[in-house]
Amino acid sequence: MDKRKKILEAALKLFVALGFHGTPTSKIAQEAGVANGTLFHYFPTKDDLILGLYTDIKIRMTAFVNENAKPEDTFKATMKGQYLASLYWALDHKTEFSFKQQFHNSPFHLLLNQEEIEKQLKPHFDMLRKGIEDKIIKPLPVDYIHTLISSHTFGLNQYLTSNEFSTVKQHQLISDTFELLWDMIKEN
Amino acid sequence: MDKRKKILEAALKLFVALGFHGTPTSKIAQEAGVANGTLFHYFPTKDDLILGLYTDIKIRMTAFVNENAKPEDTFKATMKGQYLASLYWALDHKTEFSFKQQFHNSPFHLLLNQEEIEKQLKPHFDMLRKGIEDKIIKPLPVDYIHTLISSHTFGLNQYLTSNEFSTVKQHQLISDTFELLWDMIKEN
Amino acid sequence: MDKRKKILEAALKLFVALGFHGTPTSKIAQEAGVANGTLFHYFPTKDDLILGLYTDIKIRMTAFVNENAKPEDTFKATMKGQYLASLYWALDHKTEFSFKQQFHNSPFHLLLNQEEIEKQLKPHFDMLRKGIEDKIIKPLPVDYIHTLISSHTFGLNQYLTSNEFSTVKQHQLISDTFELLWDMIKEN
Amino acid sequence: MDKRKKILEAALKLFVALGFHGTPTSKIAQEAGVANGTLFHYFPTKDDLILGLYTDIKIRMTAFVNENAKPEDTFKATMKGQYLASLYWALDHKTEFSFKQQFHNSPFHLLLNQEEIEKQLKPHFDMLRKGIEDKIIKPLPVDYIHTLISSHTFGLNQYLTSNEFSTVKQHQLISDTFELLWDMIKEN
DNA sequence: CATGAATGAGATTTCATTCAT
DNA sequence: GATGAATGAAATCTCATTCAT
Repeated sequence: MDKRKKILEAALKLFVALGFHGTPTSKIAQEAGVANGTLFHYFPTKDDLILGLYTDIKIRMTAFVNENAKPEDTFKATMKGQYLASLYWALDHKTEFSFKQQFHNSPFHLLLNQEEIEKQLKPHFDMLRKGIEDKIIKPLPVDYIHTLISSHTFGLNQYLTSNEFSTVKQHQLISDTFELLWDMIKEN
Repeated sequence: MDKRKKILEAALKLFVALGFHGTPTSKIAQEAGVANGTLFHYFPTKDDLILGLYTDIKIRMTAFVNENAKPEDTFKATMKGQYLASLYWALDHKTEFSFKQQFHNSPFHLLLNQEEIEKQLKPHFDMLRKGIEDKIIKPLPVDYIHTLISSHTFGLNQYLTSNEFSTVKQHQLISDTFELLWDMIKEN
Repeated sequence: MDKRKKILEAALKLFVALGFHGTPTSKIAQEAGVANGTLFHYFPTKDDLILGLYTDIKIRMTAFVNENAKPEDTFKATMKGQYLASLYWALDHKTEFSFKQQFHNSPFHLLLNQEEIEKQLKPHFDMLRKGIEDKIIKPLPVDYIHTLISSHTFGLNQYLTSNEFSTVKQHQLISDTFELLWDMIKEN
Repeated sequence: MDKRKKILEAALKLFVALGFHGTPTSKIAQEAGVANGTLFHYFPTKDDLILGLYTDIKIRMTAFVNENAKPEDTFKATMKGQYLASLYWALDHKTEFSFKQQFHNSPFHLLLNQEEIEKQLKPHFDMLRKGIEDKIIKPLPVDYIHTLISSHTFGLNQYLTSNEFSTVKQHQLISDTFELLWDMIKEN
């Protein structure tokens, strides 16, 4: 019914499987079950489609994390909540996660509005700064900490994806790994 | 003189700047200063070129690490030696590192021989297993540890690259970050 | 108007003049007055074009023969009717005939569906079988007779084409040659 | 050893399998086990190679027929001798025969020297003319008779090739078919 | 909104031929 | 004679995009 949605779904699937340049718009239209020209009605350009898909995914992920990671009593608990929410989302949306990864490692990420990115990261950075001020975590540059957390998250996700664990085992690993991460950044 | 080498150099430069699909073979040939057909004399296919470049880089990196990271007295020192060698290589070969990253995040990595990969990882895995047996690091699955180290390394490298630190500061950060990593995996 | 038709016409003309491999698709598109890509819109592959052209010609020829060669009172008359229809068609469609010849003498004929061919030949073979049963023609294998008739037809056509006879003379020769053929296969 | 010969053999095999334009000179060189450039040492041009191969085959075939078809007492016997020799050669040299066919049905045949062809056909035409003068065969144009015989021969050969008969059966069929041909052209 | 035929610039690859060794 | 790296024109095919219906 909703052709725009169908196009986004088809694009996601194919981009992840074949890469951005490896996926012709015609194939996306076909997979989506719409005419070639219809795609260009919704997304005037292939770049617009890629960017639109990224935005769409980003919005949905942020909504999920915001909904599931409420502020907790302690700094550690709050941070863990966010960590868990991110990873659970990633586990439930492997294709979307893969797409994000691919997007960031491509020249397309340059098309993103830099200000916009910083605005989105601000709450997270603020939280880290607070942790440092309160001497809970080590006094390292917040973007440095953020990078370490991100790649840590990415690594774990990759590990979970390339093995076939039970849900219980997965959640166990996620929880354990957070402790590893915490060991790394907590003030001794 | 060595046209094959010139082609590889041109390909590396352009692939990193424009992406695999964003770089036409004709441009590579031009940049390398050889005729269009010459490229296909050495690499029958664009895929072959991409794969050949990856292999070439991998070999040179491994050689560098092997040469610079000799076994040390303690487990930690040996591991740090490898860690430093990897990061120093990455810092000195940013384009190559970037290419590797792009390669792994693309559908092309599927073209790699799985056995070959495992064979290359074996010494590293063996070392980790030894550390676990000797109760020096935590008894976690070695592929898990390896994934965490890799993404950690990647994260640090990204951080170093996106900031413009002095060499001294860079080496300081690398050394400090190793300690963070060590905190994470060492047996308490 | 009908671009597909224009492409087929151009392809026929050029293939006969220059051979399959001697004719670039670009030249066909140009001769047809369509864009390069349009050709590939209708025929995804050059092979598809060659095959499509063959099929197109085959259909039109069969239609002509079926329309012009009605069953007659005697076996000989019926057979002559078909013989004449085939040859008249060939004389009126020299380029098409030439193309068919070229096609059969090329590796492309292997792309034809064998079953399809047999299905098309069946009525003809049935007729020959009937003639044998009724002791009108010699009791030879029908595919053998068919091959002889075909090459005979081909030979005559070649002779008519390489000389410049008047229409009257041509029809005379065709008629006479049928008698030669008939002498060859009729039961004595 | 004899590289020229090896090239001709490889060319024959590949041209028949893939067509003239479908066979790259590099593939011929490879199949012949010589370097790419060597081919062009012996045949300055691909066309020269094709023509050279044709000439080579033609010479060998003519030699065979001349050796095996001696003049006999009667016209019919002489003619039959030639007919048999031609067909036996074709059966023993299917690839060569196929090549000749392909050559004649290609634009390359235009490269042949017309005079040369006529000179080669003259003895045959003379024989036919003699047969007509002596009222042994029908008073038809000799090139017409020749065309009919040629395509008849071609048809039979095709039939023999597409079926798998025993040698005895093959020779039987060849002999029988000559009688059919003779019925066709003999003066009643 | 939706379609899909049409476009043409451009991408990858092929290949006959040359020539320094 | 023999080699095979090198060439570059040309061939097939792709694909984002447009537009009349």
